[in-house]
Amino acid sequence: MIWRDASGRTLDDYPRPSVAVDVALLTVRDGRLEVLVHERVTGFEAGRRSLPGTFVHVDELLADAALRALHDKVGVTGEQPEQLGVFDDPARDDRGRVLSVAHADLVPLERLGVADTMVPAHDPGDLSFDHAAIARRAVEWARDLYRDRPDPRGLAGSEFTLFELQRVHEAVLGERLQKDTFRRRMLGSLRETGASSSGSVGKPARLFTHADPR
Amino acid sequence: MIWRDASGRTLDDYPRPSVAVDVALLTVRDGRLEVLVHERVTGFEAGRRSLPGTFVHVDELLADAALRALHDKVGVTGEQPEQLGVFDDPARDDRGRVLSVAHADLVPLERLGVADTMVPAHDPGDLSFDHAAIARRAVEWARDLYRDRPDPRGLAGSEFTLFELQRVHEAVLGERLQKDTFRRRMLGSLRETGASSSGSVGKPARLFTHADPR
DNA sequence: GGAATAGTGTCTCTGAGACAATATCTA
DNA sequence: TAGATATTGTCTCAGAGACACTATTCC
Repeated sequence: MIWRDASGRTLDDYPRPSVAVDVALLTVRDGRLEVLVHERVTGFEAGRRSLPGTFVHVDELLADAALRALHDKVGVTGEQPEQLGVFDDPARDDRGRVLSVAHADLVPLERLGVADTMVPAHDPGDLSFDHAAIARRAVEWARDLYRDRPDPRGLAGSEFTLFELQRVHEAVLGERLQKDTFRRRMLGSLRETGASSSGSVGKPARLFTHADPR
Repeated sequence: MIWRDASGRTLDDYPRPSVAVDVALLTVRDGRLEVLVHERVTGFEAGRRSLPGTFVHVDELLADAALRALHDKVGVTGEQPEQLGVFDDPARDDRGRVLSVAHADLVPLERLGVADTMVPAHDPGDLSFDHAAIARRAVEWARDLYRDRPDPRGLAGSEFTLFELQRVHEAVLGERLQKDTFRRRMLGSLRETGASSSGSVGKPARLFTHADPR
């Protein structure tokens, strides 16, 4: 049973914008946040780099569309895409009126393939559409996510030393941290495994996991 | 010149969701945040209360659609609608697949008419669609907006005593504040006008304005 | 003077930040 | 033992929070 308004029209009878999702998939590499881009080989905007994106299907959840874009465009399995907001500049897409629901995701480097192209997320260079702005917004999102939590996206693995965790935070936040302050701030939400790191010079560091499930 | 893809189709040839905006217009009344609702008299969902909303036109900015919804549905001039996020539950609208870009706005009570219906924003009662969830999200938005700023939306007017400002904050945040702490936290971003309040018993209070333009 | 409200002094507690001392490993 | 890294003690500073005292008005 299809709904019709007072003039007998359905929703489909009205002109309306297209809806896309674009995903800034972040990871930590070389001590900083980088974002996954791909180069369009054929068709619209061929030769330029862009974030993976796709049009949203009818009846599809936005988060599912974001995961589908990651899978189909760059062959990566996402983790948990989160909405950043809708980018609605009327001139953002030359093909027509396209709203983009920007998403961000953050995964360990191991989830990506060797062939994937990563660029610095805060300064991604020339990208199609408004994708550079989306990447920068994703950086803010990641920083808010990590500021008061040990490792919500598991970038440090299941067991880690405090120094390894500090390196992760420094990469995400983009600034150096003081080791003693960092340590005291994190300790409350970590649990000691009892094991220690080994193999390097110096005093072995204790290994930790998350106190709660995550 | 209309863009066509490899199979000769335009964007309009693909099925896609409709896009709506819904606006939680907040104000402070009776010492708390309230949200503007209206009752649908005819057509879909007649008899139930909902937030003002409308379908987004092609080429229309989302913020403009939000202002248009406020103007056309409830006759109120909005201030500065801000995006809360996209609500995308496939079952949220029985008419078909409709994404709602939720917006929040916050204006002084004087902007509203006497006939407008306001309900407590954190507990708005039965509303159509997912509008109760949008209203609650708007409350969080307003609280974040006011937590570290004196009066970003001018709820206290252009000149105010510290106690009047405190009442505004208590209404927005939903909790009582300590006057001396509040005072010291705010003073840095306020400027004394030199004038004092008068007319009531007790020591007259100094009047303040915002130090920067806003 | 007394009631009422405005404004301030001060103490405590907490956490960030910084510095440096101590502990424990490898080579 | 020397070098390297991990871990902790402690001092300072700033701000939140709480309490109570002082100040200034109206009646």
